[in-house]
Amino acid sequence: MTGTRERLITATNELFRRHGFNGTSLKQITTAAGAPTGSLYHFFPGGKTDLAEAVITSSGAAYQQLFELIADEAIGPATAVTDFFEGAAEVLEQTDFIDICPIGTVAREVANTNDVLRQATDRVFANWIEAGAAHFVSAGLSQPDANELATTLVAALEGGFLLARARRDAEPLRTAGRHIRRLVDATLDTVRTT
Amino acid sequence: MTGTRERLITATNELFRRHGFNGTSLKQITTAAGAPTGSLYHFFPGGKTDLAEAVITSSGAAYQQLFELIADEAIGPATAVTDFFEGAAEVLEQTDFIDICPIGTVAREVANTNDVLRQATDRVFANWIEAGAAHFVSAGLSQPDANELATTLVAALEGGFLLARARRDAEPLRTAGRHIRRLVDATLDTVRTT
DNA sequence: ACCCTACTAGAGCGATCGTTCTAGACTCGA
DNA sequence: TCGAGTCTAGAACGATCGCTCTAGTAGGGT
Repeated sequence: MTGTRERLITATNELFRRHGFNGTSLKQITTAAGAPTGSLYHFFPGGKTDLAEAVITSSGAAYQQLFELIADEAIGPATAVTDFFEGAAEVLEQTDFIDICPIGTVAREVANTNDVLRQATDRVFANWIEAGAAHFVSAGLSQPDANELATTLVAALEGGFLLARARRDAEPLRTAGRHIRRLVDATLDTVRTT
Repeated sequence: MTGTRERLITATNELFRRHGFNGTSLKQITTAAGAPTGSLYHFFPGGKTDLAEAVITSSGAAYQQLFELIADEAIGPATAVTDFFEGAAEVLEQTDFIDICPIGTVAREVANTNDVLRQATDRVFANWIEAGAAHFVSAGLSQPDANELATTLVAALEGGFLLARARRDAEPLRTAGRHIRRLVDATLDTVRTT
């Protein structure tokens, strides 16, 4: 039996994927985690916001780690992009199109109502972009170009999740991945010939 | 005084932009619209889902009309893309980063819990992609290429909204717009030289 | 004059929301 | 053995949720 704190975060993470922030109740969370309300408020005195912040931060770090793993195994940044989008598409199909990324859903729900969570989602996205940009820089891109490319990559990824889930078809995600790959290839070519 | 039905849809649209589907209550809606609960259930017998479906459909049609307007005024599909993203970025800045598109937010919230609304969001996205693809086809692209390009465009647009709102900075949206433009240009060049 | 339909108006339903609170169980150093 | 701190357990709170229901008003057709 893992710690109660971890169980609460894991359960909340999974519920957020299906129902989002406002669609998930603390009752659902405590039931799924097998933890009483008292424990929830013991580990997360700030209540639902506090717990959600922990979920966003830990989930963001986990995806970043996954991306680094895939990027390290790939031949170059271009194939890393394809691998990452392809992997996401497969997970989506295998899980009956349950949201892969709870952060994107929560981000749009709370951006205008809960500034603590808005900032938490912002930090996660900024970290992802920074991590992606670092790989592009080491492939020869300038820092500004790398940042912009990574920004569009994350945007296309999150937008791809949106379309794929609405359609219940992972194809939009693969399509976006292919286009981002073309964009990466084209930008790297520019550098090589200069 | 416009009709009650329209006022309900307008009020719900604006509330969805700020708080999403689950974050908006019927009490907020009836208060904002100045309409009693009885009227809401008169015009939308299916309740919240019924009303939300109308909001999604009408809002989706409105954005499509806006896109057609911009596309018609633009010189070609590439500038149309830039104009559209730039226009969205400006609106976002002027409205203190309130969500421009309630559909994207609702789509991720309900994709796994409310199939009626999931299908409504899917129809809207499909229409947008079809409309965008039509312009690319008349610029010379094949139908499959045009569909894929329009898919990535919508994905980058919705993902751009996500990043821009989280960061409270419209720059990610402009960046995504610039990259999509490059993608459109590159794809059109391929056609011209073949 | 009448009625019928369309719509307004909001009290009230049971259920559930996020949160607070008290009480008990377990661990471990003193 | 004791007390302090950590964590479990869940009853209970007021507020609010989506929705149902009854009653009343407005206006056009006959």
